[in-house]
Amino acid sequence: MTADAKNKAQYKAQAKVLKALAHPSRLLIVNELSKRERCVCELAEMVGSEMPTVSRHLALLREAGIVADDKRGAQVFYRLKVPCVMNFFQCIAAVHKKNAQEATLIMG
Amino acid sequence: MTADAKNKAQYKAQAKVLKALAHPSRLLIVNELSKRERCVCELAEMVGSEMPTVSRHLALLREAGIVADDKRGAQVFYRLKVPCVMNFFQCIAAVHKKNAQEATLIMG
DNA sequence: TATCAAATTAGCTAAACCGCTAAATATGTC
DNA sequence: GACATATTTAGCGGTTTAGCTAATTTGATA
Repeated sequence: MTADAKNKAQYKAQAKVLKALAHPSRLLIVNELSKRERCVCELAEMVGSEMPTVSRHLALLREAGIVADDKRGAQVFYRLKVPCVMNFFQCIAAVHKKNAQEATLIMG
Repeated sequence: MTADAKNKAQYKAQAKVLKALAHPSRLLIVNELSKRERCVCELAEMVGSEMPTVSRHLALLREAGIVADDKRGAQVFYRLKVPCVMNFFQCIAAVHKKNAQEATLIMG
């Protein structure tokens, strides 16, 4: 494989992870799972969407390798597998801070 | 505004930033811009897509507040506004490392 | 076994995304 | 002014995403 193709594949893989995170409901889920594990029904309640919808969000996060699931009885508990994604929030906050600063500068 | 609505808006804003990053071509662009500023035509060459396509990718990144543009003559130069996004890659690599480890464990 | 609850899967529609080509806009040069 | 280059905007087709409801699967319980 050429270095170019290798990089392209790498970017694609990275994009998949970011894409999995790039949804308001999934961010809420990840944030909750950073505190403690939760079953699907609890997360559905928190998100405020139907369970099938949340189940699909979780499947996406699982496929991306961000969360792991653990079936116990009739319930499936999800947990955050890669806590470092929580660091993203700080950087993203910086993005908005910078934008707000500029807006202030422009407005006077 | 309720705390709930506030959080919801926050998640939406964060999702927008992540979504802007969640594309192979845009990751390549961000990576290049982390080294130095580049005009659209240079980036189009690197990405290997048509200029209009790359221009739209850049517009998306600009709207998300990740890059800034600077018109000089007939050319428009883009630069990375928030270098901390580069830290994401390390974490994403950890995601894949963890997945690979598990695959190895399962395979024996 | 019959039934209930939790979760996933399937199937549908509406909306968003991505790449292209063509057209419009803006700048520099002859 | 005419023309070439750099960039953006518009518009089109194909693909993906997101939510819902309905149906299916799985485990617990009467």
